[in-house]
Amino acid sequence: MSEDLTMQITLDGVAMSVPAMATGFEVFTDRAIVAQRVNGELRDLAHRLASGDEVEGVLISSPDGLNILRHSTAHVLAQAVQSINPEAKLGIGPPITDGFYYDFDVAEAFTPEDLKAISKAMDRIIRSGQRFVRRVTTEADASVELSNEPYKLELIGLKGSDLGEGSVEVGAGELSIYDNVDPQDSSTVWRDLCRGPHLPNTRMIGNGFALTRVAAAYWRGSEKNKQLQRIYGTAWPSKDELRAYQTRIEEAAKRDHRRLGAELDLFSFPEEIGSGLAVFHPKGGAIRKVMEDYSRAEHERAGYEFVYSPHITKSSLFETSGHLAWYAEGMFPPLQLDEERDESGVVRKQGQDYYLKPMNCPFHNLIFKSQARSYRDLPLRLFEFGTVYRYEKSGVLHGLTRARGFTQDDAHLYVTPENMESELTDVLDFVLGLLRDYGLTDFYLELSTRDASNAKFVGDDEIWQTATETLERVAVASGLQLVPDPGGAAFYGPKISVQARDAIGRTWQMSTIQLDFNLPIRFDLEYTAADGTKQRPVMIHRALFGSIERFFGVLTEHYAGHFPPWLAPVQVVGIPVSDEFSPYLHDLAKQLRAKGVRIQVDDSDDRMQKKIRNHTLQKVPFQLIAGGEDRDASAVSFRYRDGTQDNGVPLNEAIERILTAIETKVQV
RNA sequence: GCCGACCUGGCGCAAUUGGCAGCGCACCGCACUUGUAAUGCGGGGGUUAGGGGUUCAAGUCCCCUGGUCGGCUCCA
Repeated sequence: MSEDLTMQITLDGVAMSVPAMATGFEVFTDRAIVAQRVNGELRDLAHRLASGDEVEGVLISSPDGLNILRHSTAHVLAQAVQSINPEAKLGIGPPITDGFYYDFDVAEAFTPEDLKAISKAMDRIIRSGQRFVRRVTTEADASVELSNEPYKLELIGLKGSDLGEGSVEVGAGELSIYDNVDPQDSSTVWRDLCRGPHLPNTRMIGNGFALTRVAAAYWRGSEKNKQLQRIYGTAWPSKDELRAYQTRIEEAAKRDHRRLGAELDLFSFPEEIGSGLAVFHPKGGAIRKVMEDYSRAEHERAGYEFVYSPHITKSSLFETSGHLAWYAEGMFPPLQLDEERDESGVVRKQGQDYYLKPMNCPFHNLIFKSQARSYRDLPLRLFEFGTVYRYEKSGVLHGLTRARGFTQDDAHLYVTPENMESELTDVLDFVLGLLRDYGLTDFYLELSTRDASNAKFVGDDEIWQTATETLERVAVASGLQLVPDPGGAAFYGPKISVQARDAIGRTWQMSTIQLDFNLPIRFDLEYTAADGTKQRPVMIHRALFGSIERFFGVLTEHYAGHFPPWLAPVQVVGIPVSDEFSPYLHDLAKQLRAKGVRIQVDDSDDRMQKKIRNHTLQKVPFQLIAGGEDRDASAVSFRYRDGTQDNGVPLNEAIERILTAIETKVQV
């Protein structure tokens, strides 16, 4: 065996000898391997290996493999679009979670019919088995070749600048173009500026893809740029996996709080009131009341004092706080009171602007300032369910999770620098404990810090550093995963936010704990220290739910409407086998109601089966069925939401079981 | 805010090329009195989101406003 004909590589950690000049095609026999990782870099299978390379196969089902599949599918989409409309100009087309998109500059927006035609054209391209062939080019050559693609030219011009690591078109290294080569006559039928890698062949995309929707998106993500038409798609290694994904999406849609809100009669957004403004119906109100009552009780135990403040205020308050200077466009326009003059033109009453409050903190600051404060008063913890109004752009509204009017479970803690750390520790502990009580148990923390090079942040370096270090210590001490968010701090101070994962793994930003060095200055807050000097308190803003509405929406989706008994609007429903047994259940209901249980007896004309169906659909935790057998035994039969039953449970035991479930906040 | 799609009894949907607004559930009434996911019969309910226009004729075509949905941008 000649030295020239073989070379040594390391394949999946094992040294081996392969033919000199071998590519991934020779090294990997498994057809599920669609690319290779060579010395840490993702490469096409066609990439020629060199002696000493460390090589790993990339399975199509691996995260990298799925990205490659999706990115290749995006190329096929773009080719299909241009085959139908040669005038379409290409934007970018990266893989994203579960799929891909491609942006196009076209004269007319795509219609659902277009999507069908494009999808068919993609099928043809996929079946024709085009090869993806990488070709290295230069900026000059690429500029000529892509002279018809203005957006690609712009990307070439930006190469190496601010595109960042995420770009799939151009990277820091060499510039490359991928040709789609027809296997019949080896002609290049399409090309795209791209870093790659790609599947060897379009055929590998198979039938596990689908185009999902069309939307507009600003070129390079800036509102100032032109809007392009974006086509979204999803792609999977097989049709079965595609179907599984589609089923997952449907299941997620079923727990959409907007849908459940209507189905379970929890809340609505009447058009007559206005966009983003909800009303809670009795059942939604019952849940919300429990949430609020429990929250109040816990805050009371934790040493918070309850305050109330009005919904509107004169503009001067928000001038002091700075909101009008910075966030006026996020606020509803003012109620303008005209000035009044008497006959001689003398101002009798000055004109005045009143604003709906977008935040509660300025009001709480005024409460702090209402008297001279001593260090002995601190920490002062002011809590309010404060309803605020923010003029969210119409396009961002989303049910209860993004509304224009909502109620924050807001508190402001005024602390001395000395007790900042212990107070933060207590707050984080309190927040996490309360979230757990509501059934969210899987958290991580995000620490948002200052970008020192950005001048927007107020306060001196020393206090920022102390505060950031304190927050970090507190976060680390919690034992939770801590994700840094550099530059994500508010201009007035760093913050910790609690991210919670719900039942289907989505993460929601829940509570935030923010330090504020700015408002105490703007409001000239001070307290008298032990040595008699005036000192500036540190202010901590914190909300657990963020907003009650939003938390309500998150919980609805987390539980998919199957609220645990303590939160369920109707906790128990009594279903008599026939009318004869209604009084028996009403008697039981009376006892439970006396214990504060939300129970109804369904003595409607419907037959039992129908009632069971109705209350199951309404997701009532406990259905108590009673007929002759139960009454004779002084018992009742349980039916749970999942259809399981427990018949002949003695009455006192039944009562105990229900009360315990409510008391312990368990799910059933 | 931008782009696109959409808005028909409380809810989910139907209505040919512009040609009598309909169905299911829910609701009301009557009968039935039933053991674990829809009993039967009968009845009421819509100015087709609101306004304007084209037309002999508009749910359907055009314009404006409001609202919803999907994205983009934004989210103190």
